[in-house]
Amino acid sequence: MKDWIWTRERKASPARETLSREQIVAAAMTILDADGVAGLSMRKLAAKLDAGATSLYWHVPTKDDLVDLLIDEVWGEIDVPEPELAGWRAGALLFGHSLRSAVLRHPWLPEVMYTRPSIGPNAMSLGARGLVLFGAAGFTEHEIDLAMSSVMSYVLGTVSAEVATREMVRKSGRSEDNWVSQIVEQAEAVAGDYPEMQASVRRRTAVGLDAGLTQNFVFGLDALLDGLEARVKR
Amino acid sequence: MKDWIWTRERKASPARETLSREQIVAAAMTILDADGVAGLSMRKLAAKLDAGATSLYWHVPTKDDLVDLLIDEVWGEIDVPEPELAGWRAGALLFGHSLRSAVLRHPWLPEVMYTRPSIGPNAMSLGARGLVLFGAAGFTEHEIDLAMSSVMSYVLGTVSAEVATREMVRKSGRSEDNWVSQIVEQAEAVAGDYPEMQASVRRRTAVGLDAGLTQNFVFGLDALLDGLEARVKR
DNA sequence: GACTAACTCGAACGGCGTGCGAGTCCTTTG
DNA sequence: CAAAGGACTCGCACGCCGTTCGAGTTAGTC
Repeated sequence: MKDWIWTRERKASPARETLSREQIVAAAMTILDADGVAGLSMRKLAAKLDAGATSLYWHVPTKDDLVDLLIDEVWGEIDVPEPELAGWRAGALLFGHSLRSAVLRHPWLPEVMYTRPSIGPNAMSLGARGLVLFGAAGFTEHEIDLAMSSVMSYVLGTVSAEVATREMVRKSGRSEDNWVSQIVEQAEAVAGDYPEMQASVRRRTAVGLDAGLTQNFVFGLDALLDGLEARVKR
Repeated sequence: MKDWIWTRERKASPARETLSREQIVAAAMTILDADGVAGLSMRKLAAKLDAGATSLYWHVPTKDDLVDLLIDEVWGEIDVPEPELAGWRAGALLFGHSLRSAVLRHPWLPEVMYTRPSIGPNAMSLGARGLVLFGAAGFTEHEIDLAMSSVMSYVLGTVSAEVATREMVRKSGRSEDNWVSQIVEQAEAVAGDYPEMQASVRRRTAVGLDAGLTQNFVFGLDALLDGLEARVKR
């Protein structure tokens, strides 16, 4: 059945619905969280929004810029306690855990985070609140910056490695236990010459994947905070 | 001038020259170091080797596998002192600096490092030597793993952020001083609402880019090692 | 009813990783 | 010496990508 121009009905709805940057960012976030950076393409994103691929370019200059927006979105999810509530040390601990869980929620972050500087509004706000928190510890002005960026770098470094491990498990499609036993086997094959490594892998996987990774994270964070605290007391 | 088949001279050289995996890896390394991940394509790599693009696939299964080889190549550049030479703490410090400078030499590493696990031969050897070093500190078996991976994560996290900063300067095409003053300005524009951040940026850039980044790195590493040392003495 | 600004989108460009199959060379075997 | 076969190269083509361009549609204003 052909539809002529004159039989075609008029658009009933008067108000035109329009794409918005927020909408695009939200849709991109769900794709990214589900499929990673490799799974995000402008065409796919547009399809999810029932739009033409090139329509996106009216709202966002470039894919890279879109990713910048998404990164800053993540920074907005992190909370930094005010030092009055529980003191500096407890606050820093909470901050670290909040940062970690945000990255675990958005495992694509490490892949893109290090290729560009973070100067979005949420990043700025995060930094400012961090300075307040670490300022309450009693560091000199100069040390405030150093201490805060040490903690951030430790957390991001650790959790980036953690994400790599978790993604490897996820992509293998196996259960955790299954994967663990397999990776032990594989590591032993590759590292047959390094018995220390074999033992290390086995030790690491003994407590279970999740617990092991958490323990790993906490251990180093505690040590770092100990070291920082010692500096402030001096 | 046409060249007939019968006037064409025979190949003088008897032994055929052939691509090799080592050759490919080496060429890819120079491209990567110079132009980053975005600058490496199979066609460009092949051109550099005067070969057809698809010839590479006889020697290397996939571009991702090639990158894996390159990552492991970097792990091979890092040295881990034996603890007998200077003790644990000094060894860990040297290890950290060696790791840092390797990443600075290959600034593309953070972009790809976190997307895959490192189980190549050099990674294994690095891990094994690390375990020896940290084993000499007096940790329990379990703590050896935790301590070593804390240090690695801290170093990689810090230097990844450092690389992002340095690349930003490099790509801006400006001199360091020029860039610094510009970024201060820009940060103040973006973060006008956050006077603490303005002050922080100015403080960080006061000592010069290179010195500031090094100081940042050393400060956190020292603190972390302090914290670890305290654990071992307990 | 004409004009304009806001917004959409199909076609096309150049580049990408890679599978395929034909082609070339060198060595081995008879 | 010829034939066979493995080692290696590579042009073509496919389907995907980010992005540009210019033409199109719509909603609101005079």
